[in-house]
Amino acid sequence: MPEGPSIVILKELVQPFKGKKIISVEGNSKQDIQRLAGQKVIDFTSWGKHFLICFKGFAVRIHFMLFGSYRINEQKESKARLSLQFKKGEINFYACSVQFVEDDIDLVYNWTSDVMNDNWDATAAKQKLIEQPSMLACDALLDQQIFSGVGNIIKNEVLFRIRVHPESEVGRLPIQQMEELISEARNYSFDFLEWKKNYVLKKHWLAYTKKTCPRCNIPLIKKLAGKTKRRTFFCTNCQELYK
DNA sequence: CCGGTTGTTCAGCG
DNA sequence: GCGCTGAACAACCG
Repeated sequence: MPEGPSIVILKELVQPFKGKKIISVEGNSKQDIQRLAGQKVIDFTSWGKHFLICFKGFAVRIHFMLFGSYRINEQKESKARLSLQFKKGEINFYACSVQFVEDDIDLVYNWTSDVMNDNWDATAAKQKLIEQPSMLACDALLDQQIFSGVGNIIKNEVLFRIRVHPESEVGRLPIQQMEELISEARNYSFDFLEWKKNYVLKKHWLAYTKKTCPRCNIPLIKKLAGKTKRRTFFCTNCQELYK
């Protein structure tokens, strides 16, 4: 559930509730969720992995972390963290982080760093990479201030696609590879979106969870790489290490 | 049944 | 104050 493209799918699914009034609220969130009762949803939007429900003067931020999930017009067995009931239908969130954003979201969020956003700015991402040359490519892709919305699957697939070793230092990347890393972070995210919508995402994984390299058939390395120590799959033959 | 994880924050320590 | 580590959270899959 948690990577950026999955949040975009959710945003599309809840569009019928835009402009609608919340009749009642339930859930085991520790936040004061009852303040949402009677409120009208002005908009649903997102920044990276943050799903945002906008109201007059504030917003609700849902973060699904690793285990979060949702149901629209149906319920799970387990107790919802937040359940929004409308005259016609309901939206239920489970095992997620719920927070209120009291400030104007245009001030809180930098839309240019969201790889799925129309305002995505590749040049800004490049500048951030250049400013942190010793950062490893596998960590850079997971940095939400640079590539908001990119998660561990996208990280692995982007690096495999562009043939860059995950432990390469971004400052050592030839400019062409750096630009490819940036453009593919966005491109792959949109491929992810389409594949996920069509329930064929896993089928398209080339490196993530794979045992052998689909290009040269040698075993892939599986390692907890970088400062982020996340599962990383790579081929030492066709992914070049720049350091 | 157990181990592992599409993620993030924070306390504690050196 | 810093960076690093581990815990916490908590659900599902193989």
